[in-house]
Amino acid sequence: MDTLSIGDLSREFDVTPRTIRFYEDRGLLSPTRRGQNRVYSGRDRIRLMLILRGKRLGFSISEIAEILDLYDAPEGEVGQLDHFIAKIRERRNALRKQAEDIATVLHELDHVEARCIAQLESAGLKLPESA
Amino acid sequence: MDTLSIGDLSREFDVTPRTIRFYEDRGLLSPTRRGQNRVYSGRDRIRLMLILRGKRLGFSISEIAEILDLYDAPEGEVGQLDHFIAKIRERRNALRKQAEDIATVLHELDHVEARCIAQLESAGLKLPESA
DNA sequence: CCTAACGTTTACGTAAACGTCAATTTGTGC
DNA sequence: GCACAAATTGACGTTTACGTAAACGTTAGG
Repeated sequence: MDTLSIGDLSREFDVTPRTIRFYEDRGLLSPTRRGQNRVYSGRDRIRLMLILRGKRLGFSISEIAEILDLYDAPEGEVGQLDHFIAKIRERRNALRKQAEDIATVLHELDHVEARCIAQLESAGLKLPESA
Repeated sequence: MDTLSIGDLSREFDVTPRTIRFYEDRGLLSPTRRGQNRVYSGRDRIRLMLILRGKRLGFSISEIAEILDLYDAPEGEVGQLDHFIAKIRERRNALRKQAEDIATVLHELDHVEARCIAQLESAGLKLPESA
């Protein structure tokens, strides 16, 4: 079957079951049950992937909840859709800002590293006996 | 003078003085004193900018501390420098991963938005009387 | 001289995001 | 059919990153 247990997800994504239940508690996941046990579908698995990606990007649980809403809210009235598109654009702007920040830091790290390497080389030339 | 008060920084970056003092408590800033009052230099200001950028990227205070260390640790033995360069590369890899994640989400948002717009248009065609 | 604005320390409070038991139940292999 | 692994629900604990309030010092203006 393509249904997963909480342990399956736990192992696959290296998070504890507690964490997965916590996400459910906060409304990010809603697995079905077989008796008392949680049963996760492929869609749940995808959502968990998205949640963890959101975490890597530094988003809070509630922000991630909003982002997840952006993925699977296709139906709705025209007004709702307008509002929805506006939220997509907000989120996109925030992400672009983040991408800028990252690009900046990456360039800065290049400079820092270059200075270090230069220093290593000069040290290598000035202290050949330490080799 | 080009020295700044805590209130100056607070207003410029829209953070509370409490937050700035907290960063000092965690070792991220070390302003001088004029009597009892904190006096911030241009360098402190830059560091605060870097701290806030780190926050936007979702880094913890201690991670940000490490990143700040990367900026101004030029001197050191060869072994230290090697280790230092290794940390720079770690950080760079993490940032690249983040950039990938962002690119992925941006593309996904494009698709979601396109679907929404398509739905809006079909709604516009199917319900011309609601205009 | 009074008070306002700004700054200080100390300290307790809090929301988020889980960790960590404990007690219990539920399937699964032999 | 029994042990053992895996899952469940509480419930309390913990860390991070500040908020908030109290109590006080220090200039600047009217």
